[in-house]
Amino acid sequence: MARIADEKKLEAIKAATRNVVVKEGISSASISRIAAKAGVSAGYLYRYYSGKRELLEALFDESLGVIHQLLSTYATKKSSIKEMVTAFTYRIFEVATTDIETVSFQHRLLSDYSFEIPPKTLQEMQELFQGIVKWGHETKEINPNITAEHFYVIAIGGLLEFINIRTRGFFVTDKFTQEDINQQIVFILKALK
Amino acid sequence: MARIADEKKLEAIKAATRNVVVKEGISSASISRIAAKAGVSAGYLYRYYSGKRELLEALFDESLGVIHQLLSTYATKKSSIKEMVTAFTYRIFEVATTDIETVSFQHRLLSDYSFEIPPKTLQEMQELFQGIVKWGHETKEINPNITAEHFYVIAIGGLLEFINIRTRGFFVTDKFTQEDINQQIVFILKALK
Amino acid sequence: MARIADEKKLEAIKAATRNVVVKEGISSASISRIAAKAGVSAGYLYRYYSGKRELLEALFDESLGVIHQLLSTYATKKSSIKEMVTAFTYRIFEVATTDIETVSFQHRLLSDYSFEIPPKTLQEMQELFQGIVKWGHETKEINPNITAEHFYVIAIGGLLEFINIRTRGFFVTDKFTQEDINQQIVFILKALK
Amino acid sequence: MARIADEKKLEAIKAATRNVVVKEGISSASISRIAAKAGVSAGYLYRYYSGKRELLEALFDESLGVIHQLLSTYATKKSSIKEMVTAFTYRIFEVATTDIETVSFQHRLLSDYSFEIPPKTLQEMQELFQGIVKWGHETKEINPNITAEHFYVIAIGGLLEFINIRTRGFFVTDKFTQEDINQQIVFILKALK
DNA sequence: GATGAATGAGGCTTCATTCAT
DNA sequence: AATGAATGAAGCCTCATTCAT
Repeated sequence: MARIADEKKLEAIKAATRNVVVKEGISSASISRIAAKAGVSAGYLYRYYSGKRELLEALFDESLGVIHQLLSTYATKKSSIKEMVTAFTYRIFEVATTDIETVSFQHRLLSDYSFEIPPKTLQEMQELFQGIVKWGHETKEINPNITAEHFYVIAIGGLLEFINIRTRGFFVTDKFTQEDINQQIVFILKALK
Repeated sequence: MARIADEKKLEAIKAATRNVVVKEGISSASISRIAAKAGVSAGYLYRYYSGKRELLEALFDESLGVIHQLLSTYATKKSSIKEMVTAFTYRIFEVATTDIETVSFQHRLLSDYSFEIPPKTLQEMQELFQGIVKWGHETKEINPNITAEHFYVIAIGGLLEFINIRTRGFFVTDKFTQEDINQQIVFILKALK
Repeated sequence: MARIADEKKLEAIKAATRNVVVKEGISSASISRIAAKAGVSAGYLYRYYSGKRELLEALFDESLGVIHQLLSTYATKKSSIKEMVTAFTYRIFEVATTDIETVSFQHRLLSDYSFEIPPKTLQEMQELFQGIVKWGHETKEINPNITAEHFYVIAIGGLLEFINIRTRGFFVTDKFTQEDINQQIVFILKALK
Repeated sequence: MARIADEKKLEAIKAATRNVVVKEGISSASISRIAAKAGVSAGYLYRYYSGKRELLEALFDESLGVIHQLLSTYATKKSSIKEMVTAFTYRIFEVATTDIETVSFQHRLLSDYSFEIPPKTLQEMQELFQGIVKWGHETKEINPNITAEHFYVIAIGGLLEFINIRTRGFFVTDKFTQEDINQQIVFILKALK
């Protein structure tokens, strides 16, 4: 019983953290505002995380995990790089549309140099990308010159960057359209080939 | 006499700011640490800038100004998008090699949500990119589907992101090679076509 | 339990504020010295007041409220200006004897240019004085030439000024005597007539 | 030659100090703004005064000296308390009209408890007031109950307080009128009798 | 003599973190 | 278990004061 209440509170804390971080920025987001938004006391947070930094790192890692999970699922289920990229990109835009906070949160932490990706997570990501690229090399869908690093920059970095730029309204303030998604997929596939 | 000392200190402040911002992130970067790194007292900063925000904005404008300057120069001097992209990319890698902090700083500010790009700067960039894209449409070097927004994400965002990823050693810890540069140029041109 | 401690601390903060403001002046009074005097940490003050300005305004309003309250009560209960002035003056001296800081604090804020009286408070005082003066005009106890402004200067300003001068020992360092009180009442009534 | 330039600068410093203090308040008035207003460098001030505090104290003392001077002149030249009070009050209002800063400056420092009147000045004032009161007692123009302390509160304190209240626009925002002056003289004489 | 560059103490305020309840 | 009162370090900024020029 208590477990379930705890789970709910923890989930509320995570959601509140993403929300407040996206709204106020990493260092302006205060524990007390996060706690208030989550409906728990500030002290309660320390039951799960030893501090603000750890809270953010844990969420960041979780976020990366989601990407890893998605890609690796699609890599297994889909029969070509094209299909995988398409499914993945669609999914990311879907999340960006319904829950921009999750994507923004990820992009924020990813581009904040003071947040290191935990070694284990990093290694998993590297292995995943290497696997994908190797697969792409075999099916000739990915140019032999392209490495895991390139794949990351093109397929993940570029995508998040586009979403970021659009969200901040640098050039355009519209919502994402079908056209936008297709365009991104085209870019990615073009760049990979 | 005083002038020279002033110039040197101002330069030290700018360098320290770039350094600390790159290392700690925009909002974690504190005036006192910047001043310490620059070898001046905290109060001294206020002789040049009226506050933290102004310091960052000024440096950012200066930074973006370099990119703007480069691109607009190459856009004028070169006779094709290809040549322009090539020259620009070479130049950026050159800067990244000799003075990585300048490039990292740019990437930081461009991707940090807590920093609002000064409207005037933003507009200038928009106009520049629109001009380039229009040119590319006319010469058929840039696909009609591609907008200024896409151009930015591909040619600036992607480039800086690659440099960022490499610098942080996510996948590889090597220096930039001739191969890396060429690869980036190929990506950009592929994506634009 | 917590409530009682809170009340005590809040009271200590108020007393410390009055004390420090009286001793150092409004703008020299620092939050850190007030907090130290109150025996709490500087940050703790912000639990009750959102800043230095608000702290002072709240205390000032409270202070002026006492004067307003007194005068308006006596204006209602007493049957002549003379009785009202007498009762009020006695009361103020009584407070000055038992708790000089409260009176000094009032004098401070009323005569300190750096402090803006909150508009609402000011208006209430104006209305009260206008009412009293009107009443006095009707009963012929107050000369028709006398306005609310004069009344304030004579009955409040002069009184507080006397207490101030005595307290600072400019001429005399004695305590207040019955004689002093009567003398002030005489002055006020003479000046009003 | 140098002497004259010095004198002018010193005078400029004093005027600037009064001006800035009245405009910004005692502790907000900064040496650098005072110096700028006076057209000298900040460091130059320290040639005459050992610090901000001393500068203010000296000017304060000088201010009091002017009052002392005025009153003592009128006390000698005029043949009754009434004439003296009248002349003095007119003069103060005159100054308040042409150069409100001087009067406001005086009132500010006088009501700032952190500024002590220098013992010597204090004693001179006391003696002056005692002399005047004694004189008034003899001519029966001043009630025997009235002491030097009362005289100060009534004739100086009340006057400055009125000017202060009017200047700050508590009740009225008009300029001073002939009527105002006469009214104050009446109050003073009534209260003294 | 005069300047103003430079410092550093101190002011206000916010907040992560601790701990008594 | 949960809270939130309380602290104190740290952030930004201003300014009196000093001193090399």
